[in-house]
This record gives sequence, structure tokens and C-alpha cells, in this order.
Amino acid sequence: MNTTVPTTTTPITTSITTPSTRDRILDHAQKLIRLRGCNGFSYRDLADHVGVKTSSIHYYFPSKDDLLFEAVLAYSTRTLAALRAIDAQLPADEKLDRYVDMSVELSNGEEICLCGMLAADLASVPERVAREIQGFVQANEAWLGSVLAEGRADGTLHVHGDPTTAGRALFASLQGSGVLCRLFKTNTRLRDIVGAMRVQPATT
Amino acid sequence: MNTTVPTTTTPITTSITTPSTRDRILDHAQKLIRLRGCNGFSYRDLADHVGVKTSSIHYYFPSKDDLLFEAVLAYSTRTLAALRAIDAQLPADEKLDRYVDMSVELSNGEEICLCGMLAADLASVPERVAREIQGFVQANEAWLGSVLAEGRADGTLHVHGDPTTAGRALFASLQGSGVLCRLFKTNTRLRDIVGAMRVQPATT
DNA sequence: GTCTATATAGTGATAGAC
DNA sequence: GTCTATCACTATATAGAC
Repeated sequence: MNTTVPTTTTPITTSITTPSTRDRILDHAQKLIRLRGCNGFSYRDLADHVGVKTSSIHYYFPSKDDLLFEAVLAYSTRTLAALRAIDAQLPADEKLDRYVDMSVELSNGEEICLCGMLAADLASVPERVAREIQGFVQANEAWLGSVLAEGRADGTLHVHGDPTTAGRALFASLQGSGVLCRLFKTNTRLRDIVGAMRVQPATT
Repeated sequence: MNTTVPTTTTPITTSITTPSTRDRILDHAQKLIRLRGCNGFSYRDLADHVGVKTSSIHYYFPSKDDLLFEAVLAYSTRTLAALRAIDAQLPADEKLDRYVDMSVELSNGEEICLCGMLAADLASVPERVAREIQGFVQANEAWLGSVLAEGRADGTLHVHGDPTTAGRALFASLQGSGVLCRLFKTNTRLRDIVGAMRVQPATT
């Protein structure tokens, strides 16, 4: 089994000041979870990436469960903020485009959604982590559901049936596509999902 | 992190004769992979479930990569055979129902698709395993695509756009829903996907 | 706050008796 | 074909120096 962990360079946090050790650990932890799952990396892997010793990680995150929990919180907070930052004035189909853009740029082709990954690893995560993942999923589903309702109203999207159910189906589809895009080393699968829902074939 | 592996009872193989040790190992391996991912169980876990020693597993599957490969082959063969066994005379919407039935009963609420799980664990599996997973995905997508084309022709399904693209989107949606059904301890999400595509609200 | 050093347990894998 | 015994390594986690 392939146990090598590729070295990474770019931190996720965008800040003017040098990020704290804690933040650097949290950034790389998110990357490793999205890349390899919660059982696919060790404190040693993470320490090597950050350039500290494993005991320093234990200082900030006493147990791996703590690390997972904080990683989910950070990822969820950041992603939901990006969701809220999508311009409310945009027509519904373009909102979906922004959502997919977000998903594509967040993963560099090697990473999938952190919450999707940990949902696959559900049997390995503690209850409190599972609850946070549930909250993340529901927030995304609700946002997508309301955008679909909008899209039906403004005539930019094909939406069949109840928008809430359609929102759940769309989220599942995007999560699944994220995994499959990585498997086939492409991102067209992700873009095709929204493409197929659009009423207008081309936007300008 | 939760590292306990629940003990299982029912073997997957259905045969009159007592299944061989090799088959029992392979059955339980598939279960553990679907439950916890390829990094979430050890030879010791598997040996304890089967009731043998780890060295016996190494006898049949020298390395864990070998075990993963054989597990994917067995799962893929069995699942694709079940796909082919779906009555070709059925209307398209009922074929989709059979597909979802298959997905639901195969997982007991704790397991997800083996290939979906290993696609999430992509960074941990060798090339040959990744290729088998790709083949499994493409076979499923092709089958779903042709059922969707049928469904448009026989008027039982709402299909928007290219059936091939729609087949890929549907497979992704079902894979994602499998993960999310387990997260929320339900299976309605999985059934709602196909339910929303149906032209007739109820089929007698 | 970061380190060295270490404890304890688990990992995949192999040699060789029966 | 299955076992006991063991290897070299890695895992998470802790104690205590600096």
C-alpha cells in the first residue's frame, strides 16, 4: 500500500503576518485529511510537513480526535463564509458556477472535501466530529436548495420536483463528483453537473 | 479516535458448502474496507473477525495491496453480475429501483460502496487497484446512462440533456448519497434521488 | 512553546515448526 | 494450510529539560 505522503508548500491561510504554529499545523492537517483521510496520516507526517516535532502538535491538539475536531471547525467556518460571500444579486445559475469554482480551486486535483472525506471515515471519528460534519452538510444542502428555488423562479435553472430534495441530490452529486474527478484526473465531471441544469447553454 | 472494530456475523458469499478460509477472509475484508476504509483496519482486526491468525491471511494475500486488489475484484465481479441480472424487460424506472434496492441491501446502514470508499482512499491504493475502481465506475455509469436513455424513450423518467452525462451525474449522486445516508442514519436520501426522476409519482 | 527522550501498543511482514 | 514466535518499524501519547 502506498504510504508516502507528498510534501506540500502552499498554506491555506491567507494573512499578512506569518501564521502561527497552531494555524500552520491546522492548515496542513486539513490538507492531509483531504488527501489521505484521517487514518492515512500520522502525527509524524504532519510534523514533518510543518517542520516541528510531534510533541509540538500534541501541545496544541492533545489527541488526534482534538485535531480532527478543530480541523473540521476551521474547514467548515472557512467554507461556509465563502458561501455567504457569493453575491446575492447574481442569477441562480451563476451562483452555482461560483459554488463549483470554489470546490474546484479548493481542491488542487488531489484533495476532496474534508467533510466528505471524514463522512467516508465516519466509523473512525468521534461523535462530536460527526455532528459538525452533519451541520456542514445541512448548511450546504440548504444553500443549494434555496439557489435552486431561485433558479426556477428566475428561469435560469431546470429544477424538477421539490427544491429541498433537489438541493440534497445536487449536494450528493457534487460530493460524489469530487471523488470521481480525482479518480479520473479531470474536473469536467464536476462542471458538467451544473452545466446540465442550466437553461441557457452558454452565459454570454 | 474510535479504533474499535465491531464484530460481524453474516458472510457475503452465498454457497451451499462451507466457504473456504480464503473466501471468508475476502468476505470480511470487503466488509471492513466498506466500514472503515483501507487504512482503518489491520490484519489483526481481519484475522480476529475470521477466526484465524494474521499469518494465515498473509498466506493467501502476501501483502495488503494484494488483499485490496482481490477485494476490489470480488466486489466488482459480484456487483456487475447483479447489474446484469436486472430484468431487461422492466421499464426503465423500475430498473433504477432495482439498482437502488441493490445499493441499500448491500449496505446494512454501516457500509458504503467498496469502490467509493477506496476512491476516497485513492492516495493509499496502488495503481492496479485504482484502475479496477475506474473500470467499476465506468461500467456503472454506462449502465445508468443506457437506462436513462431508455427511460426517456419509454416515458418513465425525466432525463434532461445528454444521457451519458446524466448517467455520470446520477452515479455520482448515488455514491454521494450512500455516504450521506450513513452519516444521517437514513436511506430515504438514496431513494429520493430516483424518486425525483420518476414521471409517475407512484408505481401501483 | 518547543524540544529530547521514552513509554506502550500496534503495524505489516517473515521464518520455520507442525 | 495453519500455527507460534518474532522482526523492524510506526503509531499515539507523555514526562520533563530548556
